[in-house]
Amino acid sequence: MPEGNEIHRFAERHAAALAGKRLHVDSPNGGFPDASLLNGRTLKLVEAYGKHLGYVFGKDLIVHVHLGMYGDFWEGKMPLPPEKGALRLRMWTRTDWVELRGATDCSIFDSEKWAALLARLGADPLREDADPEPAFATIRKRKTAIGLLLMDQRIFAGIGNIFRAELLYRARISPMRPGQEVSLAELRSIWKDACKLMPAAMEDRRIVTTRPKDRPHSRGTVPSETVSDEEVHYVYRRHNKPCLVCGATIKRQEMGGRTVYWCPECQKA
DNA sequence: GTGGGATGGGCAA
DNA sequence: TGCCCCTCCCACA
Repeated sequence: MPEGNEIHRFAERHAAALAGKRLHVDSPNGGFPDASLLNGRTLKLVEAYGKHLGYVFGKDLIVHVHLGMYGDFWEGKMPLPPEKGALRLRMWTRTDWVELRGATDCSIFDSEKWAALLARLGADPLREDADPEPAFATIRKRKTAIGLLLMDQRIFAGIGNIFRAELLYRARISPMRPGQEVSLAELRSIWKDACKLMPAAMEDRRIVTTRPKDRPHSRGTVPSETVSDEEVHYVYRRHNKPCLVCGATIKRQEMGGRTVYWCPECQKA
C-alpha cells in the first residue's frame, strides 16, 4: 500500500534480484493468466514511474503492476515459501523469489500502451529526468484546491495521501487554497521538499516528515531512529491531536474521496 | 468476533 | 460523484 517511494524501492530491489536472469513465472491463483508467456524468459529491467511498475521482458512484453490500496510484494531467498493467500504472480530464480498479491492491475502491456501510460503521468520527484515546470504552470491556472492537484497523477506522479498532507503542512499551505493562489516560489519549495523527503522515505522504508527542513537526510545514516513513532508525521492521521508546532487541534476532511489532514492555524488559505 | 477505514485509480453515469 | 477491486489492520465489543 505504497506511495512512490515504496514503488521505486521495489523496482530497485526486484531488478537487483531478478534482472538479467531467466525466470520461473506462475500465477497460483490464476489472477495473471499470461504468466505462462513469461515463464523461462529473461527479465531485462524493472522501471518505476510514479506509482506504476513495468517488468520489461521484451519490447511488447512488459508486465504492468499497479498495487492500488491493497497490493503488496513479498520477497526472499529460495526455496519458495508455502503457497498462501491470493497469490497473483510469482517470479523466481535459483536464488531469489518475489510474490505479488492484491494488486489493482497486473497485466501485459505492449510498448505502445506503456508509452501511453507514461505520457499521461506528471513529474515524478523520484526520477532524475523529471521536469516540474509544466506541473507548476498547470497548477497556477487552476481554481481547484491545491490538495486535490497534488494528488492528481497527471500533474505529479508518485505523491499519495501521506505526502500530500505532509508536504502542504511543511509549506504551511492549506489544502483548500486554490492552485492559482499558490505562488511559483511556494510550488518550487514543495517540489524541492518532495525531492528530499521521497528518496529519504525510499531508504528508510517509511515516510518520516517531521525532520526539520534545514537538516537534510544524508545517505548512509539512520536518522529515523532519532524520531519516535508518534512523531513521524505532522498532520497525517493526527486529527483531533495537537499540532506539534502550535498546539492547535489537527483537522480532517474529505477531499476528492480521500481524507485530508491539516493544521487550521499553521496552514493558511 | 466484527466492522470500518486505509498509502489508489479506473470507470460509468 | 460514487462504486468497484477484494486485503490487511486496528479499535471496539
